[in-house]
Amino acid sequence: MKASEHGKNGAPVTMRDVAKVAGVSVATVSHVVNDKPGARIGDDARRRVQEAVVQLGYRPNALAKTLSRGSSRFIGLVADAIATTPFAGQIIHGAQDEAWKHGYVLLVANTDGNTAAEVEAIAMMLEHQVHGILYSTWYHREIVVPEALHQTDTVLVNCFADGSGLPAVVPDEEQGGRTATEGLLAAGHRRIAFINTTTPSPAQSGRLAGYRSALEAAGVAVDESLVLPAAPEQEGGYAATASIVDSGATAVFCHNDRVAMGLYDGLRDHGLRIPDDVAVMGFDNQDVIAAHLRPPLSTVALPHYELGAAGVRVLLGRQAADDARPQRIACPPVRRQSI
Amino acid sequence: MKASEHGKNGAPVTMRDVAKVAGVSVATVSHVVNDKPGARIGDDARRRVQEAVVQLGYRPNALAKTLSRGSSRFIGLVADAIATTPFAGQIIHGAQDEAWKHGYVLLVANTDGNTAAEVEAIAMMLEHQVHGILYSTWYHREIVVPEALHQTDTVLVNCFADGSGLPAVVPDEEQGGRTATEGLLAAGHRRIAFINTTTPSPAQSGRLAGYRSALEAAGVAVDESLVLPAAPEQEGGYAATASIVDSGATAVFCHNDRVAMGLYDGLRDHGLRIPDDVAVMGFDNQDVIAAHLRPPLSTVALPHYELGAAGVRVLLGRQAADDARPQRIACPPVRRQSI
DNA sequence: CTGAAAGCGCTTACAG
DNA sequence: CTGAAAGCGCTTACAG
Repeated sequence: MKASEHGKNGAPVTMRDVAKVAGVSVATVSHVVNDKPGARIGDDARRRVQEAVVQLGYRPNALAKTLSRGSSRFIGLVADAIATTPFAGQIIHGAQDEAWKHGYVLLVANTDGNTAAEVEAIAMMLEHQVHGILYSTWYHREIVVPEALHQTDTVLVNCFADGSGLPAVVPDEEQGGRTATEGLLAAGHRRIAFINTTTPSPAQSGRLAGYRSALEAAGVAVDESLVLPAAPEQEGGYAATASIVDSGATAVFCHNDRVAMGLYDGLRDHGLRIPDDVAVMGFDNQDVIAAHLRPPLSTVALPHYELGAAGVRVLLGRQAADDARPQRIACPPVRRQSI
Repeated sequence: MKASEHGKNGAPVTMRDVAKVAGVSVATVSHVVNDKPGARIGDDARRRVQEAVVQLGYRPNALAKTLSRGSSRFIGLVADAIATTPFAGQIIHGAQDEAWKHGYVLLVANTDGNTAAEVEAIAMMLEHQVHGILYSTWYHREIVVPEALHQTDTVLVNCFADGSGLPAVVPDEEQGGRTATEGLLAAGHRRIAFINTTTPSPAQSGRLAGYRSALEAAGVAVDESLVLPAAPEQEGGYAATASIVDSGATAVFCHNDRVAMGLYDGLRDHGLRIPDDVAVMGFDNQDVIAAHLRPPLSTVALPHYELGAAGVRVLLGRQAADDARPQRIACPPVRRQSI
């Protein structure tokens, strides 16, 4: 192994090797390899270079290229938790696809929310001359910007810092809450409960605002007794069951899919069927859960892939960004059988 | 923003700037910055350099360093699916932590299992002079090695290719199956069913072998009618319920946590309680599910973090590896309340 | 103890 | 159309 890429001396083949074989200068090799628009190269020389390239298995050294050109092709992505959820993975995925599209490569660093690791990660990226940094969190929240981030271009992904002047890309919680509620409304429900999280967050306030605005737009009076607090997990949803049953709601919008999963369980204990007795709507579209509940759960998707992709777009200046307020990415509905 | 790192002219501060301010040569700066053991530098010069470094906010250019030193500090990680599951995220996490520990940095590429993307990803990494590549899959399986991988050192993570000569690190499915079964045995069960996946794979054969060996070691005769096939998802577990009930098993080892989740559902439909009527053991330790089922699920963890970490260890030669057979990483038991 | 110089693999004006 | 040369920011023998 480790063959073909290396000359007979064992050293990797360089532009100079190609030049020698093709009988031209390295400048000429550089021109044809990069297909420079300005430079006119004779057909003959061009062909000889191309042949030498394949013959030697030449592969340009991206690092040397960066050094001489002065601008790198790296984009750094620092995340607070890539292991905990599948969510961060999708942010990485979206960021990478978009980065590649523009000839950039992703340098990834996980910090576990640890400040020391964060400082080290950013320093590492700066030393590698990243074009800029995407700073992302696994759940939507406000953050305080690490000092070091001000030393390069950075965009916040799935988080924001008002007044920091840093562009941010976040999910549109309010539109998501509205979409979820509208799905229930469209199915004919009027008495719709909302199991909201007890944790203060953009998700908590945004989804609630969306829930309210959808009801109002439909001419349904908001009954505050229908919004119930619960821990944002299965346990919370399960515990909320009795209140839901008492409320007489015919449909429930759950703060997230995990809560919905707990509610499914509780509803079944009460002998209630989904969606016949009670319709259920989730949020997040966490595949392992939502797609496999019985019945499969209708929900609203958190646009993680898009967040990552949009993040690199604004970083590269391909997408306008208002530094004053976060850019909101839509949370699309995902229809399944729980309604 | 983007301040402090740049000289008055706007250009980033280089070693030369530091040398000028400290009144020494760049060679001297290089020596003190890297704390070279060989070089003896006068206390005075050393101090002046250190002061200039902080004063100017000098940060070494890692790319230039790589170029002149000839060896890079990059490790490439190409994964077939980092978005689909939280699993790949943990592989990345483990690989990154271990890489950092040795002064290396991770270059990540997702290929979606797409061959073209794979070829491109590998080329990209080679052009960036990676020290080596970790090639990983999101579920344990045998692969055919992409041709390009032979151009650098590579280790297979969560997959293997017999006869390829490439070192591989995989989960120990058999030990995992044995551990799961032993957990049930230890709780006093003798009639233990095993819902195995219908998909041929190392997991299918390995976990089954582990199940058998644990029973044999405990002196329990293996009853083939107790091993039931099912799709490796909630739906499969749910569908297997009737057979489980008919079998008279007092405990069930499920191929994975998702199957266990489906079985929970089915068991409840039959009015059976967990663990009082039937004990359930999962596999994977997929947190969103296992930790939040009612009751929480006892399971066996797939060691993704360790796979990633071990992968870089063998890549860096820090850990012995037998090129002929994959290195197996233990799947530890995770005790919860379903037994 | 410290510096001048060559070199890492490329790019880019500038000549011819 | 093509090449010689300087330069990107560092490291590393080699002198002194």
